[in-house]
Amino acid sequence: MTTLKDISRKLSISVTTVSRALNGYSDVNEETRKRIHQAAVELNYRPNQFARKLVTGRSGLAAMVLPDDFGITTREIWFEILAGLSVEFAKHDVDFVLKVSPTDQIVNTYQRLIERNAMDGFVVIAALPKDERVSLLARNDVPLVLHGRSEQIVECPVFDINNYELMLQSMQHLLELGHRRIAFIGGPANHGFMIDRTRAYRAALASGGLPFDPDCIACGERMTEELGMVNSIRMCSSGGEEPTAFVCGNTMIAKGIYSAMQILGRNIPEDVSVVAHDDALPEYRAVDFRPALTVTRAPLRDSSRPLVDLLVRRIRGEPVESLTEIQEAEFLVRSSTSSIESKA
Amino acid sequence: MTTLKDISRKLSISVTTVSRALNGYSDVNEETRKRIHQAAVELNYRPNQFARKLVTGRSGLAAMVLPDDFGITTREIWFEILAGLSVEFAKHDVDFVLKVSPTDQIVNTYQRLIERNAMDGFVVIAALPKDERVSLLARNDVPLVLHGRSEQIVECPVFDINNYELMLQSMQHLLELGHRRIAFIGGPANHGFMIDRTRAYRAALASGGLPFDPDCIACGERMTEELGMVNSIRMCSSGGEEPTAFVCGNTMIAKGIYSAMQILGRNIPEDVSVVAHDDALPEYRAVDFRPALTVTRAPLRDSSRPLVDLLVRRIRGEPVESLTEIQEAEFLVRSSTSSIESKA
DNA sequence: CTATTAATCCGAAACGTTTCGGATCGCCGA
DNA sequence: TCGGCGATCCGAAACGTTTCGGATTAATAG
Repeated sequence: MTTLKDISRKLSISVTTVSRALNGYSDVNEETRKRIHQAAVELNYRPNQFARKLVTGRSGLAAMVLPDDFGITTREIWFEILAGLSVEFAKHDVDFVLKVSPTDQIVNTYQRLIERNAMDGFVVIAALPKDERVSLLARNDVPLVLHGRSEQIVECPVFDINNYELMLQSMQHLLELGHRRIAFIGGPANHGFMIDRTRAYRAALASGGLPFDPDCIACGERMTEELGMVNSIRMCSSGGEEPTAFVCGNTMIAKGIYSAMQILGRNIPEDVSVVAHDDALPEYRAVDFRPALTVTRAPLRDSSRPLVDLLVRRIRGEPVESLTEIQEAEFLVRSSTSSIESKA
Repeated sequence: MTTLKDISRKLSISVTTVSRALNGYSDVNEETRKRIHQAAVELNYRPNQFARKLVTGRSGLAAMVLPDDFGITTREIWFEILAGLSVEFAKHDVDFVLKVSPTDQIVNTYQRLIERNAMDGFVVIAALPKDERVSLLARNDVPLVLHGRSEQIVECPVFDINNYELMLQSMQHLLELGHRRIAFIGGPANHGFMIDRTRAYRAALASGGLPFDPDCIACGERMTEELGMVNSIRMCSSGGEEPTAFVCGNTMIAKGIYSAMQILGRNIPEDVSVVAHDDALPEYRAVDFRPALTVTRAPLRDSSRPLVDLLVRRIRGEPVESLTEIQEAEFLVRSSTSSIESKA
């Protein structure tokens, strides 16, 4: 392992100057800087991040804490997120550490991590409106980036997709096609994204002059095929008026609805239209649905870069006000939606 | 953040003694040790792992490098492994860092990590018989633990399940039931576990006086439902003699075979018997198969603890000879296998 | 010719540990 | 009385950086 001292010795230049040259300070002659850089690559110099941490306070480590029951979503999706974060952090030379913790000990885990003071920052996914993790981190002045807006007044970078807008788009599309009874099968009711979508759902209904019917909305902790299947079957066989269209929180739910409709002998899109939000999971490709699924699309993979960027900039000390990014979803009309007239 | 110096000041005891007390050295009076411990908890002292790394060389960081195309297996399974490792490492106070890298750059990624000298060790999963990652790490004296035996002569801790034995058990079970044409649908041919199982497969055939037929064995890079489906269909409709039993590399493959048999109108176990190796993935519970699947069982989750134990002990300097652990699989006969007589 | 300034460079301290090599003191046996 | 020993303790150096506060030199301004 070669150190600054090695370069210093080899070139008969002080350690101070070597350090300043490598860190791009302006008070070092351009020519000596060149020599230093060259020596650094010759000796294959790699700065010791631990020594650096000791004096700068930054370790080059960022973490994410996951519950061991996987919370709202599935293993595939968590993995997708983790993989994305890992490669993005790597671009900034930060190592990504993964902590998995029993669900009821998440806060303790954060507490210990904060006390150890080893992480430069955290990424927090699926923030609740009042989120203990977030307030704990904020209270201790630990940088964090939020995926999903939180109601809390907390000064931290936020990345989110425009959940309100994407739901509005889906609903307008269906309303324009003439649908009058539209169901929404979403996710966990207490999460920010679900709150936004529900608000948009009701706003769209209102703008179409339609009543809000609690029987037409379904929530659930885990946004899986099963959730879509059981709720769509329930809605279609409760004896009440059946929905002619479904809006789904993700494509897994849509897949469940497809299965349910097949069981019930309904055709998509002739009998019922289906729209979903598409996080672009490789396992559930909306274009491969039969019929191909109409979606609002915002690939999960695309969220890694902004998340990491925001966190890194926060760690570097940029003012929080500039660190918000809201992404619009793409609206892709395919074959799973059709005008209500064609039902006849 | 409280430091040794803070405790030292508060108690008017030298930093040296505080350090030695906290680290359990014997040359400190029992009573002062008590006072020091007490002060430590009062001040909520947490040793600074970076300062420590500087002098001891150990950072409390361990890593795993994954290919971004997920290699032999699926996202769920990788996640299962990652989660297990994370919680086990945490028990030893080591942080688990996840590196995802383009497949063709895996070795470069290792190279850089080694140069930075920040990780105490690595866990390497699914070792190939000649594995460049393994030789690179070994050559640089970086501790690693292997999941899956490697042919290379390399001094490192190894954890594995007894692949030879579990295949032998499955085969003996089928042979005792009278099966004479037994197919094996496995995994990637070049991996250690597959080599062992294939050897056992052929040995079992030989011991039963049966010929080895290349048409009855199928390999594939990814051990998915699809692999099971297409290969079992091929074997059953090639015109040659059909297998009366299948041995599967995992339960996903078995699931594929179940679907295939349904399509072909074959009944399990009346027409064909199925045995699988079961890594105990929550998504593919062998007991929930209809009929319930006969398996050799060795839960993936159970491998995390031995893996990190072995690595941690290696890092602590235990001699490598003592660091090998081979786990036997459990054999669970359920309803997917039956005597060949019942076929008539 | 001198005072000022800009351009370069550097010594030393600091970050928080661990550890080497003693130092101190009381006690025991010779 | 003295050498030695065991039990406790501690000073100082070291790990590899960064950074504060100058120092040196040469060019420039007055």
